Amino acid sequence: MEGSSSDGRCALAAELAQVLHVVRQLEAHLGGGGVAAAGADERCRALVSSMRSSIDRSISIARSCCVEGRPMLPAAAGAPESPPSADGSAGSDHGSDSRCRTNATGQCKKRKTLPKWSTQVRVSSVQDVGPLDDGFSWRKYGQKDILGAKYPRAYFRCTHRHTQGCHASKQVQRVDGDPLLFDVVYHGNHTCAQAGARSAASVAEQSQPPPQTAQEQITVAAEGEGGVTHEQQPMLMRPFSFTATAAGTDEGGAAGALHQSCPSTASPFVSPATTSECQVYELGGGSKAGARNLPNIEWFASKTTNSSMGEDMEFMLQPLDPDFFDNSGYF
DNA sequence: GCTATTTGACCTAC
DNA sequence: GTAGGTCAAATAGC
Repeated sequence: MEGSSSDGRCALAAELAQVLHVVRQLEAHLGGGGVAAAGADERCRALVSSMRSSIDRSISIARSCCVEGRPMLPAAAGAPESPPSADGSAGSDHGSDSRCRTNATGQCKKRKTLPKWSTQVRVSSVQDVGPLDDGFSWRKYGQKDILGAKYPRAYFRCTHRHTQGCHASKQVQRVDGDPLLFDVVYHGNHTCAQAGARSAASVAEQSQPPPQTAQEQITVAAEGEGGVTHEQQPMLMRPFSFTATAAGTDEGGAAGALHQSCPSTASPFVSPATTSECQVYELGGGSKAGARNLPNIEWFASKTTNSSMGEDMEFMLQPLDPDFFDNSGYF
């Protein structure tokens, strides 16, 4: 968490803040609405150039925060589709493990140790827990009651698991205290055709790991002004399907407690199909993000602890304006 | 008939 | 031994 990566984080945050500053200047020039002043075009070009430089530096900094040299910002690095290979190689999540036992069909039944990252998704009403689509095709293969959890956990795998060998999977579980909030844990990268198609359109896909490192999680905790947790940062996630087994409609009253404020629907974080919804992504130390009095958004990533990779690493950007990400194309 | 979902059973990790 | 994750047969929907 703390330690050597903090300097990189600070530098990255500063760099991105600079980008934000430049973007705002650019917006001021472009959005003035008045007659374009002579030379404004050149100034804009200069600003764009500055932005590019800052972004490049940010990418470099982000890369320096990698685990085992893997970039934290896949988009900036071209969004490689290849998942981590340490213990979660694409399409062969268990193949090399000598301890792996296989079932009758030759599939290893060892519990997955694929890279994973989780998010939280908020829906605007309990009715919205209908087909939730994050852009990938998922097939539900199981549901399990979890000890101590009020709601069951649903298990999904990529529809193209068999046809294209895509081993991406995800778990969806309604948050106990908030029936409108779902924890979504992704395992493995998509290696199917969908991955390529979607990565080109948006690299902020939640079903592709923001970090390309194994055992990493990313958190996006959006906060409102005044430090009060105030979900307002929508992420790219359409409503996903989740069996309302334990999510009775009697939970609907919680909808009234929703205090979200979705920003522009033009944001890449908002699916066109769900502009009425607002999703909150946080995980792992999301509460830490909430403890900080940040104006807009905070990214937080840490390695999960489900592997032998013991040391934690966090990656944080703050403060950042969501609009920056809207336009940057990096997230 | 094909595909997706449900659900109990089985298996593995802890 | 227990809890979590996956399998696969049964079932439902198109």
